[in-house]
Amino acid sequence: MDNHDPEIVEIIRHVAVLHDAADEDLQTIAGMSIRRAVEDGGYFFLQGDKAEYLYILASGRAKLCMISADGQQVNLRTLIPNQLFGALGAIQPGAVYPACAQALQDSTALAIASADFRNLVTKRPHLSFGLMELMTGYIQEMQERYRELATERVEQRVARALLRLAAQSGQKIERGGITLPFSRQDLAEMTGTTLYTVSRYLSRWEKKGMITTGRELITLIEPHALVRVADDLAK
Amino acid sequence: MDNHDPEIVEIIRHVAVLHDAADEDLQTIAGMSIRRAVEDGGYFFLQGDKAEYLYILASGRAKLCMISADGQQVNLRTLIPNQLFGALGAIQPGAVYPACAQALQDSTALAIASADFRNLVTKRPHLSFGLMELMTGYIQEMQERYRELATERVEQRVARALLRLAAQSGQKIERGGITLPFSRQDLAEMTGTTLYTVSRYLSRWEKKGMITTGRELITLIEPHALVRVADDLAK
DNA sequence: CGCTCTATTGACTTCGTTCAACAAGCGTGG
DNA sequence: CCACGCTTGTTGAACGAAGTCAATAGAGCG
Repeated sequence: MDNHDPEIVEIIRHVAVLHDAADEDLQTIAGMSIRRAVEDGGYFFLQGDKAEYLYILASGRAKLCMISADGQQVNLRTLIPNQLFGALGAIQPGAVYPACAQALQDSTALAIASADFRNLVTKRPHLSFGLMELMTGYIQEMQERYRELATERVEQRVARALLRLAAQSGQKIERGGITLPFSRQDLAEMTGTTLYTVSRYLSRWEKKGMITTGRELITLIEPHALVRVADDLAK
Repeated sequence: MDNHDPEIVEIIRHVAVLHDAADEDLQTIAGMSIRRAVEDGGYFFLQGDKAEYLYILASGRAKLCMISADGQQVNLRTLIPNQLFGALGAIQPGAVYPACAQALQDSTALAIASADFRNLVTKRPHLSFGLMELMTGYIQEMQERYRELATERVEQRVARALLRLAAQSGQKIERGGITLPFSRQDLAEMTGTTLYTVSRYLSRWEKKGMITTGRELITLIEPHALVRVADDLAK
């Protein structure tokens, strides 16, 4: 508990869930955490593993995904540094992860034993408010995406996914657009379709000058045109 | 706070979220709650309303649903008595409901002011664990349904919806099957399809003897046959 | 009895998937 | 440095699942 690595404390301080935690608590959490590195394509945990740790992404990029019985991947969420994930076990002792967490680049995360964190929350109950905010936000996002999947056409969903990624992965809005490092396959997993269909729409949009594309790279040139597509106002 | 209506306390005692709340807390909550009746088809709240109350269904049946821009309904969850819903505002002051809650029969619920409940949770922090369990359970269900919607065909999803409703609405498994009070339209909203498609599959299953149907009524005769369909093992 | 709401079914259309062939980018090792 | 191979992306053609539209049939209620 006397591990007060200032860098770790700094990472933890920027986790949204802990925005109003006392400095003392941040130190405590830092003391409980272990650094874990996972290389590109590797997993922090797999669907079905016992949820013994919760994680905070420190560097790199990762995704939370589920794999269906027939092997198809569904992408639930893209993770960026300072986001907490895999917190389920901190709430329900003995739970298993309902999804897997895969690194999209070489990444590092802080791992905290679920049981330790649960004890801390018991002693410091105000921490649970941050957790509950995280969860309600996540619930709302999932509900919204569920509605989209149930009611919108693929074209709209892909446009929306690009806009959402642009907003959260928060790349600089340089002149020339917002660049996103995702493949056709990634987009397909996020929107519940196939890479072929994604490729067709991206090609069409590129011809119209709304975006430019490269290998595992999409640059939004006219985001407002995508908004029109997402809202089905396209002619 | 001295309203200790024993019937209300009894309802509150059976809310899963509060399973390990102290008797004293149950009494307090009972004292904060107001009974609200909503008739068939009416709303407890609408999507976008300020989330000033949370509810516990006392009698009847209701659904949580979202309405998309073009008017299509998406059914997120079917509510049965003793379930808590609309709790978002208890976590995030000033939030608006992301979905609406509509009665499917004449129903009553206990309404508790979000602010009052939030204060109570602050004073009695162990209550937050029940809330977090509720939320993690809900997140897992949403993730699972999202995966289904993204990867499975309509036939599988309808079969799964029937099995899920049978499991949770927990009708007695009498000889002769499990009877569910849902229309084709309800099923369609739950599975992200149209009433026509639902009707076609139900007809087909009825011809095979797997179910019987009536007006707003479906009886599962051979649930295991539906399991095979849901898992895509059907010939 | 007639009105309304729910359900059925056929015909047709559309969207999206699947399959296959091919092109282009990128890294590696000879 | 180039050739090779692997991965990613493109595009056409055919197919199939599900949506749409329309006509009709029952069920239940006042």
